[in-house]
Amino acid sequence: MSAGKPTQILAKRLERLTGSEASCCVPEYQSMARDVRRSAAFARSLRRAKALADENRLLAVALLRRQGELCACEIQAATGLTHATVSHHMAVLAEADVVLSRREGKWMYYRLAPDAPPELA
Amino acid sequence: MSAGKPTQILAKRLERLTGSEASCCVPEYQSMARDVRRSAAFARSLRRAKALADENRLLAVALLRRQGELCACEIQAATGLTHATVSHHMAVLAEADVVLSRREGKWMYYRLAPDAPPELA
DNA sequence: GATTCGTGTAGACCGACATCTACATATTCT
DNA sequence: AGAATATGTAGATGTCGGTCTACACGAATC
Repeated sequence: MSAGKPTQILAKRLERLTGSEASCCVPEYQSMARDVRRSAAFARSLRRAKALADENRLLAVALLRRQGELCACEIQAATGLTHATVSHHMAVLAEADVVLSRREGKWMYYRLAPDAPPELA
Repeated sequence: MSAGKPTQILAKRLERLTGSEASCCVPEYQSMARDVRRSAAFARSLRRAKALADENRLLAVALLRRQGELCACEIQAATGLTHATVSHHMAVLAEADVVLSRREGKWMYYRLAPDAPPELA
């Protein structure tokens, strides 16, 4: 087949890919990447994704979505982890604004933040 | 203040927390957790969250959302990584159904999947 | 066909993080 | 006050994964 349209795209690429090394060029992409990395929205999204990227934390979020509110000991029973690990995980989720915490005497209650990620979990 | 409503909640909790050890009880939570862990939706969400939980991968997604489509060498230029690392990252994103890939001669083009996570990136 | 270029794959290295065992703190009950 | 319970904190350890170098493969060019 004739290389009709593709060549136009390739030619455009090759204009910018002047050198032999791929990383030598396209400074516009580097500046765009820098801007994205610096933005607050990017940092927030990254923190959220990291918070949800653990099986036990995602499980806690899923249970909270079903039950509405759970205390730390219930999450511990559900996950089968030690209380120390649960405390650590919930702190990560709270830091990422995924869950909110409420203290009531000895008990610590957790619930989903109002703007928690809609995507299942 | 009198402990009016809180005590009701606490009593309910204590009914289930029969033993001294926290992990000895509440089998209902354990079975619920087991069901969640086994569900396909949970596995899918976990894979997606893990795919987005890396700074460079999230950056690639953000750039794709702005530019529409990028070739591997452009992503390499933007991130400053080696081509091997870029290839690895894009494979992870594709495996999680976050991006789609298209081959055109030597070039590999990536774009966001139609049902990519709406949350920024 | 030989060479160059863009990309994928394999294996190794190393830093980040999930997890645990103590210990510490706060709260409730006797 | 003292004991028991629920949770947080600190430090140590083991594993996962991000990154690199080196090699392999397909495509385009001479």
